[in-house]
Amino acid sequence: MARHSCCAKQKLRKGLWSPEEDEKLYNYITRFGVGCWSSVPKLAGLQRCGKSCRLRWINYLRPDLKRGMFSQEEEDLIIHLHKILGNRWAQIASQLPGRTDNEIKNFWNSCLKKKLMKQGIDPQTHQPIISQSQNFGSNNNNNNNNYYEQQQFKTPTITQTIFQEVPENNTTSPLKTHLPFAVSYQSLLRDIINPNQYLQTSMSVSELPSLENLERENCGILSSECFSQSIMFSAESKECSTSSSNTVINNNSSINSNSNNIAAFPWENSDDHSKYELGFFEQAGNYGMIKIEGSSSWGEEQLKSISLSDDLTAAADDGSFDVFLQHM
DNA sequence: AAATAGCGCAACCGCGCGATA
DNA sequence: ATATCGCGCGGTTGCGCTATT
Repeated sequence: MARHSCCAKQKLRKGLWSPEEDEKLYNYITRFGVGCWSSVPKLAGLQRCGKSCRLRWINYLRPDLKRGMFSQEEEDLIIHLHKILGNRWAQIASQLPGRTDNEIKNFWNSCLKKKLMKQGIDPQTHQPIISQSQNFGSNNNNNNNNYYEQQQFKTPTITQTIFQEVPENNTTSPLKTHLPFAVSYQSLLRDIINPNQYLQTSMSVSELPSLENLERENCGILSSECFSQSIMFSAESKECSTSSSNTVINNNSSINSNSNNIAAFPWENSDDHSKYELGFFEQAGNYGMIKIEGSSSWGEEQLKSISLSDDLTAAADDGSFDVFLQHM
């Protein structure tokens, strides 16, 4: 059943907002806060629908908006996040403080897409456009303007693991309850690494780091300077064959595209890979930690302590997944 | 100077989802 | 169990500015 437009039923204003309307909305929200948007227009004295008010506030009036040109760091981050998340603008925007999903979407469509295409990169797949890249020919080979060439040292690379095979009688697996996280990490790797390579990957446990807990208050969003930790992952797929090659993502070469170590995690429900949480890597003592920005899909208890070693130790026994944290 | 093409951006639209009656 | 409502999201549209002819 087609729904009527929220503005069509009543005689509500549409189009550009006047300064007076902005003022009314701004004054109302700053005074009473964001609550039920459908009641905002009436209470603020506006001839608009709630949806329109919400959009105007989020995209324009919010005081924490950054505005202005995107920095090179922001640009790199958007490209990297888009590679992982696709057109999930809201998720991408959540990692760029002061930027809105609409702003990023517009920036992508008007600038970044063209920039990548100019460099012979398909903006949807982030893979080189083979036929076109040949056409770009000598220009492309000789210049260093290609984002992926510039970022070469930062893009995910897969090398042979240094880890040993797990002894058959390994019984270390204290935390089965964290399995959902392990499943998430497994999915993370599948999405970030070349999927085919992932499925051929088997892994082993050589060492299980001691467990460390982080307090909830330490799990907030961190400044970019914090994320220079080197983290090594090693993954095993249940459905894989008996291949014994191991995989390491070395975060020195890195999952991320700039100084923020950011990774995407499919939601806890491992069947649904269409929704992601974004997490940060950080060093904690001798071990790396993953910190997840809190949101609805992560319970308070889960946020209190998300330790790679905990979660993945749990998965080790299950035979599905392991992560190793590199000592610095 | 006028016409028009191109571009960036703000805002709208329709859909899906979760909450609630 | 179903209908309705509100919200959030991604896609799309169209306005206004600037560059080009």
